[in-house]
Parts: sequence; C-alpha cells; structure tokens
Amino acid sequence: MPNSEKTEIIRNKGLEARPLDTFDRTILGELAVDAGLSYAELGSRVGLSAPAVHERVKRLRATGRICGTVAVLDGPATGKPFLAFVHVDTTGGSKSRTFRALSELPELEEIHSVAGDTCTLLKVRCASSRALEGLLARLYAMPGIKATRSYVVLSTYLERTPQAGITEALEEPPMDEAPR
Amino acid sequence: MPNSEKTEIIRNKGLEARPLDTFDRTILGELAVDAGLSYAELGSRVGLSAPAVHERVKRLRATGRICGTVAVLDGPATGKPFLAFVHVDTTGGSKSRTFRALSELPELEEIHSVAGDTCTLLKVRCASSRALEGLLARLYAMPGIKATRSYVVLSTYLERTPQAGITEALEEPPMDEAPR
DNA sequence: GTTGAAAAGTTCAACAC
DNA sequence: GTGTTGAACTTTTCAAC
Repeated sequence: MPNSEKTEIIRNKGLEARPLDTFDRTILGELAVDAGLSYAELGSRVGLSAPAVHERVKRLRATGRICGTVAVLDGPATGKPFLAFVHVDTTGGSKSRTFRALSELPELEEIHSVAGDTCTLLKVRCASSRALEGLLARLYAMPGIKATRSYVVLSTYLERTPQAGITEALEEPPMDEAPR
Repeated sequence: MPNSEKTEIIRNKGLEARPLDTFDRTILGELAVDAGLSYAELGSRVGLSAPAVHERVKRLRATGRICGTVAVLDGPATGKPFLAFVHVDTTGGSKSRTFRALSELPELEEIHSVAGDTCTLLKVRCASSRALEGLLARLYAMPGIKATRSYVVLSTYLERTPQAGITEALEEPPMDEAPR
C-alpha cells in the first residue's frame, strides 16, 4: 500500500470521472477489505503490474472514489465496548449548528439526517452506559432537541468499511425550517 | 502505511494486554484518521523515532487493538449513493443462521442485535431505493422476519472509522430461543 | 500497461538509557 | 526493557519503451 503518497493528493473532483471498469472495481473491493496490501500483491490479485495498479489507485484517489485509508480499531480492546444508536427528534430550529456541535463529541461516530419517524440518527461508541447517559444529558442541553430513543447494541455480527458518503458541510442545509 | 507487515500477524489475544499509555493512544488516534502515514511522520507527531512507533504499532496489531487498515470509499462516487438503516423485528427462531445469510449480502454494511423496540438493526448501502426494495424482499423471504422499518438517510453529516467491536461469530448465540 | 532502475520507506541489528 | 541511530532490504515510483 501506498506510502505517504505525496503525489497529486489534490481533489480533482470532476476531472476524468470515467465510469470505473472491472479492474477499478476489483481494486476498490480489495482495498476496502485490506488497504495494507503491497502494489505487487494487489497487482497480482487484479491481474496487473505494480506500476499499473499504482496508477489506477492514484486516479481513484484523485477522483475521490477513495477518500483515505484508516486503521480499524477494536472498540472493546480500546476502552469503548459500548455501542448504541440514538434516534433524535428535533424541533424546527437550525440543524447545522447542532450538527456541528455534535461532531465535536468524540463519542459520536455517525450523524445522519433521515426520513421516517425520527429526524436524526446517531451512532455512539463509548466506555459505558454511564457515558451514554452523559452524552444524552449534553444532547438535551442543546436547543431544539425534543426527544431521543436509544438502541443499545447487544452484539455486532457485521461491521464493514463505511463508504463515507460525507455531505460537504453546508453552511445552512436545505429545508432547515419546515413550511407551516 | 506499514508495508506487507509479514511480521507477527498472529492474534496473540491475551498476550501482554497492558493498559495503553499516552503514546499508544496518540498513535491509535492518528492511525484511525489516516493509516497512510509513514512511520517517520507518525513518529514525529507522537514524539518517537520511526522504529519505536513501528514496534508500538506491531504490538497494537498483535494484541488486537488495531484490527486492520481499510480504504474508505466514497459511496456516491462508487455507485452506491443510497444509505438506509433498517429495523428488523424477528420472531423466536435461530438468529445466527439468519445473520450468516445476511452477512453474504454485499449491500449490508452492519448487522447489530439491539435492545429497544426492535430486535435487529441493519445498515444498508446500495445503488437506489429500488435496490433497497429488492433487499427488503429478500429479507421477508427469510424465515422469522416479522416486520421492518426503514430509515432512509437524507444526508450524512459525520461518518468516522468504525471501531469494529466485532463479536466472534458464535455457532449459536446466547438466548436464541426466548423463554416463555 | 510493462519493464527496469532511482528514491523512499520499512525493518533489522547493535548500542544507549 | 524501551528508545535511538545507522544500515540492509523491500516497496513505491519514475522514466523509457
């Protein structure tokens, strides 16, 4: 896998957004499971030489298909054995401020705006149920938080790479205030 | 950034489970954000030499704190712009079979057993709402699936590394059959 | 996209704290 | 025992084909 990869890390968003062939897809699949592969190994799995896959990977990075590479930590082994999903009902107000404030909390792993019988969905990983209690207290201290429902994870059977479809943090998201 | 890291990849689970000092915690924090750092760079951020951090990282891997390194893909850019969370209500039956079958579906990113007004929580990433429809159809074809409630993600404001607290796939999980 | 060679990074060994 | 320095080895990465 790529060392510091100082070459062309610029996010050339539109640049060459061509449709992804089978090679690209295989490369993405392999790297999503293990980004620690050498280009030689990756090449042999894909059926290409090392410089060729390297070129591909460089393009996939440059065009934003690959957002980055991260280490996957083991929650329990790193002192965060407690996982929960929290549904949050918010009233009218400005969400973006709230979301930005929420992002600062290290316990929060995901924040989504959803359609359904709740407004916002949170993924929380922390040390204990007490820590969740503290987080909920901080939530209720924020303006516009109406109610929460927590789903405490009993066991995790699958947890794969998040494919980070991160919405570029807008200053004020559309539909902040509901029409009456 | 470690290359193939052929050295001691054996999961020495209990071996030297000492409490993680500040160096370790900083290393984990940095690698959770960017696993593509060189050991030299990581070392300078942490205040250690390259061989020293390498030794630490090797230990963190060996003791299971670091499960692996993965590439983070951009959902929309890789043809999967549609994200949803699905609550699944199951009846008595054997869950482990169902979970194993579910794990095979590539659209599924997470499967958790939770406490609350539902049994199972799914994270699904796919190409479109039609694809979700197809997935739900396959769900309902499985035995023991009583009902589902889907929460379609409108926008994602935060999505960090999953710290994979993966439960070792048990042959038959505890409490498969509820006492009456 | 491939081959062969320069540059960079990882990793080992011997030493110092 | 854990960290540092300097050197061997592997991998990335460039250039020419």
